[in-house]
Amino acid sequence: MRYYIKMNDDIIIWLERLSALHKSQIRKSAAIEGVQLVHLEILQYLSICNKYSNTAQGISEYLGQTKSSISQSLKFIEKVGHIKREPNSNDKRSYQIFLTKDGKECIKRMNESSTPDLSEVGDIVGNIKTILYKWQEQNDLKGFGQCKSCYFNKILEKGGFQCGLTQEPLSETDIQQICREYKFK
Amino acid sequence: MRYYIKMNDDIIIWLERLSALHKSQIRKSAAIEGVQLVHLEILQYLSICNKYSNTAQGISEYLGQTKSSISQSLKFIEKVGHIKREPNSNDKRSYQIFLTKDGKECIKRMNESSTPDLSEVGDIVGNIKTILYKWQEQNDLKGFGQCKSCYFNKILEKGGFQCGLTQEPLSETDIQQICREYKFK
DNA sequence: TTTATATAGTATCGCATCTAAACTAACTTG
DNA sequence: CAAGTTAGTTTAGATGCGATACTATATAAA
Repeated sequence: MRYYIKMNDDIIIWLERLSALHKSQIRKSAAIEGVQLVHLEILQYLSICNKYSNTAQGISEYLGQTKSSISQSLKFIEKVGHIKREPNSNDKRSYQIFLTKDGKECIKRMNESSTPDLSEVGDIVGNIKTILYKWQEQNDLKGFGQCKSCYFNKILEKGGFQCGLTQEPLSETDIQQICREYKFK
Repeated sequence: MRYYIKMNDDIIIWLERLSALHKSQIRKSAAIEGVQLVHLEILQYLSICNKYSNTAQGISEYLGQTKSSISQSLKFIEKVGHIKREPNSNDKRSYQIFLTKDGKECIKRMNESSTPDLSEVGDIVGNIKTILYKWQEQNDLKGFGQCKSCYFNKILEKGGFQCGLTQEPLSETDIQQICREYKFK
């Protein structure tokens, strides 16, 4: 007995292939860099997340792995020299994690070797975002997203932006990054 | 020093989030089913691949993991009862792998719990395929794809389809599945 | 036919990830 | 100040993973 594949299922097939391919690519880069898959996934996350999201807990939520697992991975990539930690001034239990020069170079090599060149962009991004938000929403997951499309992000009259949650000012660069506290508007 | 994020990089951010989310979802389902992440990935692949692709080697290429690793995983999910193997009549070294009733139910549960409902489809599928093919192409990877859009697939005058590689007739259902030998046209 | 080479899959080993559970420390709430 | 929550670590056991070496079959070249 075969499966009857519905229209909507087509999307899933391609999404799953996309994910498998992505994972496969990262794994390849990891082998070249002499680290494990998860280590590069962490570095990649750190390269795009904002200052409210670069914690062990944030990584755990993003990657869907337990804190304990992430904790061990962080220990390793810190020893190797890809990241450095700095105590969080607001919360003594917590610390922020940053990529070192070494870690940034590592991610740069990875991106160069595995990023598709998509010249004619069109509304691909919009479509992907649609999929993503629906998926996150329906599964009651932490909704990571870019500040620039976040409910809390305010555009200031005098120029620049402000986060409605923390009241902190945000730069043009800041709002490109993704945040743990993202809320769909 | 922050990163300057280019236009094209936006796509990558969303793609990577999509992949992370997908992985995270599968991991959750795996925990519920009492198996490992990779086991569900294998079952999922088997549920969409065609009869030329349901081998250990095919799984290895799709998931980007070594044969030895896949071999061990297969041993486990066979023991658990999710798959069964049948010798390949053409090649005595090889065998085909099929989902058992049990395995199909497992995948069904997984899909139901983690598939986004995308009513307004639009050309999302087309966009995702574009990304996928470019990505695979540029990285010289085995290009998994559906027979219906494959270079080798022929539409017969008397109805139905035929694979130009194996010369075998293909049904409407067959051409929905993905194949190891897929070639972009 | 013989030889060489490639391919499909397995077995074993050591390392590294992963989760669960128990833990410390700090923050928050009543 | 007591109770509950949250951030992160540690340990232990199970298991994935790649490397290597292996068997068996298929294919190509001599």
